[in-house]
Amino acid sequence: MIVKLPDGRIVEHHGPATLKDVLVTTNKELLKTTVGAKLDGEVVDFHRVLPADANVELISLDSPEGAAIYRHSYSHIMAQAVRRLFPGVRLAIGPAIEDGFYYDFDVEKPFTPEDLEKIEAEMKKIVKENYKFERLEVSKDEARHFVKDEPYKLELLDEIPDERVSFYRDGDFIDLCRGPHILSTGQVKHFKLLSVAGAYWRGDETQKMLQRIYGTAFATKEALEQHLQMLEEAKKRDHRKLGKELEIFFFDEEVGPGLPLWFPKGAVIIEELEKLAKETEEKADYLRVRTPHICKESMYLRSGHLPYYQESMYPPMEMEGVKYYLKPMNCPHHHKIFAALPRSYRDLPLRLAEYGTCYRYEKSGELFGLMRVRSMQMNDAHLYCSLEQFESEFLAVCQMYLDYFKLFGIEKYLMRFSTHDPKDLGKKYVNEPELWKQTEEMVRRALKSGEINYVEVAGEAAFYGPKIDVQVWSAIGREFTLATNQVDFAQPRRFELVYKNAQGQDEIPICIHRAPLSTHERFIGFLIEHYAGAFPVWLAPVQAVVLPITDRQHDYAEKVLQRLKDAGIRAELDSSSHTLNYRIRHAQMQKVPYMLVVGEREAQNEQVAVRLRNERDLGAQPLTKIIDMIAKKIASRDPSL
RNA sequence: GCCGGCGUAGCUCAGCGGUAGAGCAACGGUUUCGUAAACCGUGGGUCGGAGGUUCGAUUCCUCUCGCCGGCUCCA
Repeated sequence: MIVKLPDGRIVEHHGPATLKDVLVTTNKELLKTTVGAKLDGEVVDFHRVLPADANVELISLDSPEGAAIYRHSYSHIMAQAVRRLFPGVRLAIGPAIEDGFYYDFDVEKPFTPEDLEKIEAEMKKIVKENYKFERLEVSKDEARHFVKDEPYKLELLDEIPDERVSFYRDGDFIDLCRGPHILSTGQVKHFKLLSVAGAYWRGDETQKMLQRIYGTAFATKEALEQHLQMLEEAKKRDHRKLGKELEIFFFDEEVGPGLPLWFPKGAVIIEELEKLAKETEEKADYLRVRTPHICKESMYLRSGHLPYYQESMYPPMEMEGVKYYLKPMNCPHHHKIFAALPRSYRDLPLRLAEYGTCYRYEKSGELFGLMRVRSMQMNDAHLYCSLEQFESEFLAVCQMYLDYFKLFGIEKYLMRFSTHDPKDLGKKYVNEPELWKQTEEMVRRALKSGEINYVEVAGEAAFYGPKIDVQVWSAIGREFTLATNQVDFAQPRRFELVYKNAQGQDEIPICIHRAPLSTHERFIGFLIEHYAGAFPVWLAPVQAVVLPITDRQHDYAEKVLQRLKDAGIRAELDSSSHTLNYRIRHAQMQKVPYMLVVGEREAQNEQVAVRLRNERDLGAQPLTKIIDMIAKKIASRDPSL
C-alpha cells in the first residue's frame, strides 16, 4: 500500500490495513492532524480496511476536505448532546456545510437560546470524553431494526439503493451515516453553536417543520476566532446598516414591507447606473421603450403568469368589472410592442430595453433589505431573434454581463444554468416537453461555444424557459441571483409573435430576457456590500467635499465648490463650525472619495490640499489639475481614486 | 407563508409593576482650528400598536404590525 503524506513524502505498507494501522506504525504524529484519506477520489476514514494495492493520499485537518469531515463529525457530536439533554428528540439530517455544520431535530418544544448554551456545554463534555468514532456496516434489515424509533432515518434508509449501509458510533451515540469521520470526538476541539432556526423536513414546506441548529468548527482556536471575527466584520458591511448610515435608502413601516424609499444619495446611484445601462445598450443597438405599470388580467392569462406565477403577484384591483394586475415582469408588455407592428427578418434581432418598474408579492419572511423587495426596477430587455441568430445574441448578452462585472470588480460569482425538472411540467413550467429539451440543448451549445464556465441545476428554470443566473453572496453569506439571462420559447407562441422570413413566411421568434444589472434594488444592495459603502468615484453620491480650515477661507471655498460643480463633479462644502478633524472624520465615515482642504496657503495659490478616502494625502495641488483629474476618473468610470 | 428571537430619543443601548436615562447626532452659544471626535448649554420619547390583568403597566398576559436568524421562494 502506498500512502502519500501531506508533506509529499511517501510511506509504504505491506498488506491490507486500516489507515489507523498504517499511521500507528509509521507516523503517530500524523494521527493528530489527519482526518482521512482519498482513495481513487473517494474520501475514506481511518476505519476502512484498505486493500494491499491501495494508493491513498492523506487528508489533513487544515484542508477543505478535512474541514468537511470534522464539521460533519461535529454534527454527530451535537446530535449526541441533544439526545442526552432531550431524550425524546427524533433525528433528521446533519451535514457539513460551508464553514460549519447543522443538524435538524424534531423536538416537542423549539430550542431556546439558553438551550443552545446547554447543548454547547454538553458538546464540550463529549469532546473531552474523547470517544472513538467506530464504523459499523450492517444489512438494511438490521439497519431498519436499529432505527425503528427514528421515522426520519427510516425514510432515508428506504432511499439508499445499497444492500449494506453504515452506522457510526461514538460513545453512547450511534447514527446512520455514510461517513467518514474524525478519529475521535476529541480530535478537533474548536467549535461554536451559532443559531437555531426552523427548517422544513426535506426543505419541503408541506412537510413538518424541524428545528435546525447551526454551528461552526475549526482545526485551531485561531481559525475559529478569525472566522467569528469575520462574521462580525461582515455585519458592518451589511447593506441594511450602511444604507441608512450613508443615507442611501430606508424602509418605512407605514409605506409597507419590501417597499424601499430612496434618499437623494440613493437616487444618484440609480441615475448613474441607468446612465451606464443606456450607454451600453445604445452601443449594442438596443431600443428603449416605455410601458405602464399595470395591465388587464387577460394579458397575464395569455402570458402564462396567472397560472404559473400568480402567487408572486399582488392581488388584482377591479375597475368597471375588469381585473387589473400590477406587473411582476415587463415581458408581456414588450411582447405587445413587438406584436404591434408587422415584423420582418430584417428587423431582427429586435432588442427592446426598459428600466421597468415591477411589483412582486414576495412572502413576508422572504424579504431581505434591498436584496429582496416587493417593488423593483429591472435592468430589463427582451431580444427577439431568429433561431440562427440565437447563439450570437445569447453570447453577446453573456459578454455584456462579464464586461459589467469587470467594471464593478465583481470576481466572486457563479454562472448557473437553470433547467426545468420534467416532473414539474404543467405545474411550475409550461407544458412543452419537446421545446424545453430543444431550448436547453441550444443554450448548452451556446455556453460551450462561448467557453463560459457554468454549473447546471435542474428545477431552477423560469416558467417559460431555461436561464443562466449569476449567483452572488451577500456580506452575511446569503446567496442571491444577481443577473439573469433567460430563454423564452413559450411566450412568443402564446402572444402569436411572428416575423416574415426571407421566403415571406411567418416564423416565430425566440425571445431572450436579460437583466445583467439585475434590479436597482438588488444591484445597489449588492454594491453597497461589495464596496463596503466606498463607491468608486463615478458612483459616489458625493464625490468631493470642500473643507475650509477657518472662516477666512470661506469665499475661496465657495469658489472651489462652484468650480467643481461646473466641472460636473458632485461636491459639497462643509463650512460648519466643527473642527477640521471633526469634518474630516465625518467625510471619511461618509466615504467621500476626495476631501479638499483649503487653508490660507491654498487660497493664495489657487490650490487645494487633497486627502483621499483611503487616507492618502496628495498634498497641495493646483485646483485646475485636481478638477481635471476627478472629472477624468468620473468620465472613464475609473475604479481607482 | 412557516419556526424562533427582538421592537425604549435620529443612531447605539441602559432601565423596569409606582407614568423614563446615557453616549453620539440635532439645535443655540463660545471656539477659527492644517488631515478621523474642541468646550458649554438646550430641546427631544403616547417605551411599535390595540386590548386585558392590576389601585397603578414601558415592565406581566393576549392579539396585531414591523424587524432580525433560518426554511421555502426569487431579480
